[in-house]
Amino acid sequence: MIVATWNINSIRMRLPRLVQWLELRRPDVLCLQETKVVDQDFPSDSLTSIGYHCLFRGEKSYNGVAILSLKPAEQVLNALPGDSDDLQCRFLEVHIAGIRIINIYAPNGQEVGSPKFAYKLGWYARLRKYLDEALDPGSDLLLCGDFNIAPEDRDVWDPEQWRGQVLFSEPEKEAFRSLVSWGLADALRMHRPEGGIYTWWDYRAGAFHRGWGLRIDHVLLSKPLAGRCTSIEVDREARKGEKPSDHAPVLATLE
DNA sequence: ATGGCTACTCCTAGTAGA
Repeated sequence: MIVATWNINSIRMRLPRLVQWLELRRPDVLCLQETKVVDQDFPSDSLTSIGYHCLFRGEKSYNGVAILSLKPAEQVLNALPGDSDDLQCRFLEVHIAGIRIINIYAPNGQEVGSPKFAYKLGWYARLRKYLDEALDPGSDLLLCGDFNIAPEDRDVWDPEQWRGQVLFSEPEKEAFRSLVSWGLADALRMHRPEGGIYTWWDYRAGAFHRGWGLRIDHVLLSKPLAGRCTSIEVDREARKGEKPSDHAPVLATLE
């Protein structure tokens, strides 16, 4: 079983590439972030016609999450508990093949110390609280998505330039560690300890071709699922060519 | 030395992303 995550940066702009990629890689489950489309305009027809079931929650212009799957998934939640007054679409939880899959698009945070940064940290605190109160680290749980956090030096092309900046500040890294310490494993690091593996590259300055990237998209697995994860990869090919997203997909294989 | 882009919108300028 292959479960993938990809920040697509507008599903409408990326639809031809998305369809092509799904036909090429054929993941069992794909968690998408930044769909940037309201539900009534979600391009379900193009995806169901190639065999994918779609669950989604979007809003105008910003955010938006979706889960595509070859077998139907059961939607559990479409918002992070505690976000009841929050219209930002950043969370989608489903049940499929006996696994609970949570797809997140974490806030960016804009700038350390800004109101959006405080919102980001509060959002992560609510996510950790939700895990504590509602979920069991001994169950089959996969938490993936765009975390907007690079956890360690080896996840950043130039740690000294990035240190203390948004995406790579200590409070953000602590928020990430707090999720892991609940009882999750960083699936990529189980198999790939080396530096230089990134999932996002700035559109500007030819960053992708210069290797100026960050690893901010992650797949976290509960212990029972970690034992079933045999491989994981970042598909850099999907970042190449015409009109790419600024993120590459991450694909995890579970036996 | 700096910055270099892309996508969105009550759409050609401002906001946001990361």
